[in-house]
Amino acid sequence: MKPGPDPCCPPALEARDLRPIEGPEADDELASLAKAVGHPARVQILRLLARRTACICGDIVDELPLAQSTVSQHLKVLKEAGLVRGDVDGPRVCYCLEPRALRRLKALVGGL
Amino acid sequence: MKPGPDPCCPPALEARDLRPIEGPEADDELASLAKAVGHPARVQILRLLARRTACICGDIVDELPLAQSTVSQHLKVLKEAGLVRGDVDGPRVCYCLEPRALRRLKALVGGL
DNA sequence: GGGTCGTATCGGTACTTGGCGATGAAGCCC
DNA sequence: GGGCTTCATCGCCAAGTACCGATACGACCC
Repeated sequence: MKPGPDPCCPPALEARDLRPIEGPEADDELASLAKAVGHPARVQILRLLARRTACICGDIVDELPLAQSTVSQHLKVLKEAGLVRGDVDGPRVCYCLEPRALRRLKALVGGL
Repeated sequence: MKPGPDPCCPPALEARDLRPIEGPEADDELASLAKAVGHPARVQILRLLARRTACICGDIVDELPLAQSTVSQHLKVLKEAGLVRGDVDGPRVCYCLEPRALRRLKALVGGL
């Protein structure tokens, strides 16, 4: 039972900072995060989500010169990497950044 | 004419900081840098080069569980992304990090 | 010159990625 | 219910990536 109209993006849940910034696991983690960022369209999506402070739904499609199915694929990649979360809000889906993952990425890159 | 035995890694040459951290070009730049980092073996190589403060040659091959040709391929990717430089030192090649590119990557990721 | 060592490149194979249109599934509204 | 919207998923294809062994190149040493 939802109490109000509160659209999406509840406070983040897990604590995944605190993990080591070096070592084999960190290497793999950095590689998979970087891989997710390693496409211009996905960078654009991340920037878009960051600009509209909170989350927006798939009018991301309108902003990119790509078919809806392609954008959906990119969102899936970002979601699987943990960089983005998609909350179902009625018929539409509300995507937003996962700040922890972003912080983690920055920490890992900073550790290079 | 080289004056001395000075192995490699002369002072970095170009100034490629100062470029914008947002916008279409920055997006592409971030994407291509991230793509280069987006593989565990390449992360390991970067870490290796960072650890041995300066440059080392292809005993990187000894450190990785990969064939020599594969490592050479990864080095090529990193070199093309500008993250690494390879200076020929007699019969061997001396790789080292390109600190500017690394700084650039950190700045771009930080701008997310 | 002829080895030999260290790298790069080539060729091949298996897999992944990026793109699209078409189709499905889930939720709304009338 | 029927129809609409919104998004995910399913082929499908072309292109790219990862890996390897084999081969070629270049620089040294004898």
